[in-house]
Amino acid sequence: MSNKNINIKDVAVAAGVSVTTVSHVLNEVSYARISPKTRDKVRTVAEELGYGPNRLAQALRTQRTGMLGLVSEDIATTPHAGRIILGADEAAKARGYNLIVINTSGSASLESRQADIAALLDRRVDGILYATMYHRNVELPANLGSVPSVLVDSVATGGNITAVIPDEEGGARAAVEALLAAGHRRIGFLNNTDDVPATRQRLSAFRATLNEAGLDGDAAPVESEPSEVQGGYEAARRMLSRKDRADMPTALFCYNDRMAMGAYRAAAELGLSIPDDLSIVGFDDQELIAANLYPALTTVALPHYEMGAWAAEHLIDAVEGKTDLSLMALHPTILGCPLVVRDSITAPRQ
Amino acid sequence: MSNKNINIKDVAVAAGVSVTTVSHVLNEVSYARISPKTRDKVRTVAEELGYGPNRLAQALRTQRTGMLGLVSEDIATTPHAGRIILGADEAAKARGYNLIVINTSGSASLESRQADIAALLDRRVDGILYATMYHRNVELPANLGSVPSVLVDSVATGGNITAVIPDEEGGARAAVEALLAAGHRRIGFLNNTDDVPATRQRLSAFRATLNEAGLDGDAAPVESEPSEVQGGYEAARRMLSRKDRADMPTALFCYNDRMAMGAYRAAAELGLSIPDDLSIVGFDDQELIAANLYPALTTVALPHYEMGAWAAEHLIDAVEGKTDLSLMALHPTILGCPLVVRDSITAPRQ
DNA sequence: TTGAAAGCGCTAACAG
DNA sequence: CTGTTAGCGCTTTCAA
Repeated sequence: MSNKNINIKDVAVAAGVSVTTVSHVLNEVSYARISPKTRDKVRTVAEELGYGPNRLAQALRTQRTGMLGLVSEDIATTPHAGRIILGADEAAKARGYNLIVINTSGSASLESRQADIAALLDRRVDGILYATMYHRNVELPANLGSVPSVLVDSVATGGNITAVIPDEEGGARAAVEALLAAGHRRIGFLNNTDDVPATRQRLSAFRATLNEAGLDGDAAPVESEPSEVQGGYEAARRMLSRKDRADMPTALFCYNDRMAMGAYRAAAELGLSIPDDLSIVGFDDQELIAANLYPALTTVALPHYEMGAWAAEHLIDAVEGKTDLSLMALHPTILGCPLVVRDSITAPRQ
Repeated sequence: MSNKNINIKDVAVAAGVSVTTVSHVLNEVSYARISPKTRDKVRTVAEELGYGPNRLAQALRTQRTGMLGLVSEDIATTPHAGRIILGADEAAKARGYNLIVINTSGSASLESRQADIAALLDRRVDGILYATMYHRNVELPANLGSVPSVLVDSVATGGNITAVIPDEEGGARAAVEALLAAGHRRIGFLNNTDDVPATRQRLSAFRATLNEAGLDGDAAPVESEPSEVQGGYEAARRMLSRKDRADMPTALFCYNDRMAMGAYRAAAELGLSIPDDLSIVGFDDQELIAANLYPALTTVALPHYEMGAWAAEHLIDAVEGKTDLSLMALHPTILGCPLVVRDSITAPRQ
């Protein structure tokens, strides 16, 4: 157990050596030539005393804190932020780093976000992770650039900072392909109305995937509403009511799980049973919804954990000079969105 | 904008004074007698150069890092952890502190949790917040005691550490009272099967509140299942099927929102309309569920944000010698669980 | 009203 | 193979 009150000098005295020797053996300095007995002695004594180096002093001396700053948007709203933090924390911990987490609001002023960064800089973090809660373009505080940084789940408007984002198109493609594979030919898309990359990319992947399957993707029905439960409900009502039964969609691809939840309600009201009368696939894999709807929702998972881990890993590489982030900054890194199969897709009725 | 590369000496030189003077004016040292012109000069120069003190060096010297460790269980599972972090972060930020966040698993070994604490201690955090994801008794790593600490959402098995927890009884009482106020007399409780304080306390408050209203609380129907959607569904099925209509409950108090979600499904299957045929009240206020069920769920909110803020606030007070935590350790501090009114309660049918 | 200098705990050049 | 020492950037005692 680490004991705050004892320092390297105490260890040196107790082991009957100099602090240099202690430092050398504990840090396993390559060029240090120290006898095995001395090594053992030092290690034993350090262990006995419960010595742990004062990371502050270490940092002051080496100009390396082993701390990463993580500024995260809207930490309290969804578990998404938690997944990013978890991924980053585990990757960081594995390499001896820790995270200073600061919350910011997606709608916070540039100055307040700048102040957050400044606080991190004053603490001499080795690098900064900047995480947003959904994939979009962000305007970054100028002081972010003064230390290695990587963006999680967004790309910078300037575009010259390393970023890791989800593969929206691949995810949408996987969702639609799952529907096609089940035999569906009339597939509708319940899209979001926000002007964010996901809206555009999921839509274009939706159409493209249908086209590639020999269907008319451009004619496929799309209804757009705000990406909440209520929006999903309304979009689904419109889509499922406007046509006569013959060309009504037999399957729905929903922009996210919340909209899918709304679609479930619309289907219930219209007497449509899921998945027998209507197959549904969502996006996001929000456990609370996806796993708990009845029937459980097949959906596409966003790689929040993976993005957090990727970002921490590469940030640390950069800090340690093992990677050049500016090279990676040219194009965002894209991480896959796997399909999570549950029970909301089946073959269409004949 | 804070500029890492310039230090107090640079400011001193640029202002034509000594570092002592700079330190004195920037820290507003009370006993320092410095002429207004010098003060202004120093401040202006510091501002111009974008000087911000190196917090590491400051910490090394003052033995105060201005950092709090937050070890949080299962950060990625629910937004609960996020709310605690947010509360703690905002309270901390307001007083110039920052948070080092470390994730731990509720099921992690004592040693691994001890290692997490040790990492925090090596970083010389001024205090530690230990947050669990639901209210229970935890066995704490022994090294936690070596620095001021407070427990969030749990009490220690030893029981001698300051803790802040939700008012389970008050929350349950508020829920049942809302049902009573709407005119219900036959109220059932869908309880959790886990042996945690919430299970016991919500149950006893349920019974007590009914008794105080002149009903027979001890005879009131209770069904217990694991506190997930499926459990809620099964408990509700049992409760709503076993009796003849005349003494079937007209209202259900659910252990949490997830169980309430299951109860919604059971009600739908049984042809019971909410709230007309059956009023429901939940617990937790998990936005994603509560606000999105149809009809929206009236529920009781857990004060995660408030507990996080309270904990940070009092921890900082202790660190700064403004409070004696050991006094507060005698009894946990209990924070209210307010009722969040939505649309799932109405008067019973005549 | 201001400044010199010690020292927080550590690492790393350099000396032996 | 091991030890001496300077110095990371800051606060604070003491002296002027």
